Amino acid sequence: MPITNRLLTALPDKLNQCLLADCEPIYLTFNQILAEPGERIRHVYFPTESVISLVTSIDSHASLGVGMVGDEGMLGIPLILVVDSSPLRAMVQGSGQALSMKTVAFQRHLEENAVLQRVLRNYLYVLKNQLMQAAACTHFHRVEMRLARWLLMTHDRAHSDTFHVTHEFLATMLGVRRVGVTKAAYSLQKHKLIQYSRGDITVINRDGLEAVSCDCYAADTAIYTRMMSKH
Amino acid sequence: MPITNRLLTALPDKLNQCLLADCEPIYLTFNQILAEPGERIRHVYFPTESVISLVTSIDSHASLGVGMVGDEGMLGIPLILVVDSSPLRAMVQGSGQALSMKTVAFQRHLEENAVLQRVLRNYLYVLKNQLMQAAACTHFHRVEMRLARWLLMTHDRAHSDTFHVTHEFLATMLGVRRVGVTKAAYSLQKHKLIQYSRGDITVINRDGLEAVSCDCYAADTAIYTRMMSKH
DNA sequence: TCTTCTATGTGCGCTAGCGTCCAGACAGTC
DNA sequence: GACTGTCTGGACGCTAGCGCACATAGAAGA
Repeated sequence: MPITNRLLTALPDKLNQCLLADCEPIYLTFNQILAEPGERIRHVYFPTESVISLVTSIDSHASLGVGMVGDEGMLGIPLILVVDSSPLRAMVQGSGQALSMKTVAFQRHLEENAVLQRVLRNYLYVLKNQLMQAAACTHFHRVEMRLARWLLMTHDRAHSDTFHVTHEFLATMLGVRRVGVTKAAYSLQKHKLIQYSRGDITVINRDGLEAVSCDCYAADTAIYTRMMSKH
Repeated sequence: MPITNRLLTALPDKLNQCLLADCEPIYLTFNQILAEPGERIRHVYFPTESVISLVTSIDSHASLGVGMVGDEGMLGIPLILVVDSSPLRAMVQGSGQALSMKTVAFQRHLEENAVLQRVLRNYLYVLKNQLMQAAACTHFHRVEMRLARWLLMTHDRAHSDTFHVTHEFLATMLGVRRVGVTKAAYSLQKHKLIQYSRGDITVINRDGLEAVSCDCYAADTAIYTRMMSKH
């Protein structure tokens, strides 16, 4: 399987190549910060095998994961709205390859290309929906369901049944204590849905995970496919 | 004070009048539903003295307020992304006047007018930020703070210190039990910040409310002014 | 006046998640 | 082979908010 980003490959060949010409491959490493709230956006990223988490922080300490970007999306969406500052923190949650492009180049492509605009506007709509879903899900659903959902989202983007995430990291994503994650993860492991050790998590029974997770996972993916698949 | 919508009046005079020509005044009544998730958007609304709540629902019963639109904004933002279906429910929370425009007309104006595009893209960015803020706020902050914040947001848009909202309504907005709202409101009233009776709420001490509310209120308004005030 | 409806207030037991602290267990390093 | 740091697990009491059921009280209509 070639290293690709689905957002890019969904574009017409010519446009795709045109964009690739301005992209540089880059290896993103775990915990790397790609954006901070209020910071100027200097590059956009198209993950190919890496995974990026979108984190909002509040009250200086508490933080909450509100989105995830893998090979199905891109980082730097505010540029579509002609705003060049990042509203949230973006941190690398799964090491791996990505393509990066300078903001200026990206803006140029965006201006010149109606198809690109259309696709990315749809993607922004999807992200906005994810935000709403995240708001409600985080409020109403128990940690175990939310953890399952989060693992599924990661699994989708990881290109592997095993990926590296510690309970501590999951805790900041879910906005709960580390101990809370440990309990939930323990429960999932007991039911043979996952297996983990020192940060290496393996999805054993994906269907089981989907059953345990809240409908938010299905809702999110449904909106993505609906919005992104028409041509 | 003339009946206006700040989003419109912020536009150049000529453009403003051009838009007004396609607008019709309409009176929105409490509890009226202006949009349902998945429904096609047939009109956009520019509230002048009315207030609209954006509500996301989940698990068929639970629902959560994730945004509010008054004379500082508009309803129908997905159209900016060239998506014509509403992602959430919009219900009238404060009766009053608004201007409405048919979707087709709005789309035409949008295509023809770069200034309008720019302003509304900024507004969308603000809304997106509100969503993130709402997600974190709802998760981390206690009901009383959240209630205070919500009252402040309403107060800003109500053009009056008194407005009509029942505890029941507030409960669905905040995603908690009615009893939870009653308790929080009771506490606010005891501290002489508000006064209420059978759905009529009066803000007595606004500064006090701001002190009690979480920083999310300040954060939201800060982003709005920053994004919407340049020119 | 009597009834009915809507809005608010109260009580009670329950649970998820919190804050905190400590314990074991594995991995890498010197 | 000892040391140190990282990761996971378990225990404790605490509290916000839940679900449910019931009580009052103003409004509104017959």
